[in-house]
Amino acid sequence: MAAGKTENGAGVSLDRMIQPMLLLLILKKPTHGYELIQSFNALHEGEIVEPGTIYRNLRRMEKEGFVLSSWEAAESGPARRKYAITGEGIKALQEAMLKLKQQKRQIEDFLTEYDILATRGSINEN
Amino acid sequence: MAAGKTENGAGVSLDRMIQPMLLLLILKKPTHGYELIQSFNALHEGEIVEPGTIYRNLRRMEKEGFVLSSWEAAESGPARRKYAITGEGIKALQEAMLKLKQQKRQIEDFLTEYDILATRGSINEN
DNA sequence: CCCCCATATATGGATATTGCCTATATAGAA
DNA sequence: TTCTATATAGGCAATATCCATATATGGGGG
Repeated sequence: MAAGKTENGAGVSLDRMIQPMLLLLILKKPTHGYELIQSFNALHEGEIVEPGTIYRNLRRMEKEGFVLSSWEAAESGPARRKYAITGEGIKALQEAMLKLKQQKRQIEDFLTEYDILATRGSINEN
Repeated sequence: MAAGKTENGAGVSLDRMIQPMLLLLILKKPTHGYELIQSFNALHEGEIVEPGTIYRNLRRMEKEGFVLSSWEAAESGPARRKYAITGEGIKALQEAMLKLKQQKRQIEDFLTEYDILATRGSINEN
């Protein structure tokens, strides 16, 4: 797949969903990368996302103007970079939602095609 | 940019669905690459898939044991490599379907989350 | 005081995948 | 002969993720 691992051979995991998912979380509550990682992994049990992937996507989205960051002191531990979504980011999120709806439809159509064949028994002769 | 296009920033087009889609088409009717390209593009109007991508995935799937090919003379024009699915290929297809179902659910959950926010009006203040 | 751990951010290298371009080859039509 | 349709395939550039690693702050235990 686009990179690394992808040995799966089928499907997308959450791959390209990461950016819109991050945007939605930030829209709900502006916060920093470390907390986003935790929210992410709490929300999708079993599916762990690499911290590097989160931080890289946050930096990238700031370059693209979808989010803005500002340093913030923590009560304890190192400073955090707090992210907030921009108007551009909201637009990007809306467009992403439309694409995801299309993808959902594509997957549904494909699943339907498969189920028709499976019902006819073309598949279960092992 | 070149590969993966992905300038979209959100979404996967048909990306990782290519292999299972090819397997399903071959399962329905063993055939050669050129016809698969046409079936593919006829089925998904507007979404054109690169011939190179199809041929590459077919060669790769043969290496992995999901399909078997044999040369066949055409009535006119160059010889064709006809593909048939194997038992391994059917298993791989079944696993891919399970993953796609999971992905569909993930997308649905995400869309629902978004819609809740949109309904509350957190998004349409432009 | 020093070491370890949790918190917090970030980058480099390896690997994988795809789009675009190009190369090869056969055979019928103009 | 040249053009087009059929048919397969590889090189290159771009991109994305994973894995490992680097850096840094501050609290607790010894």
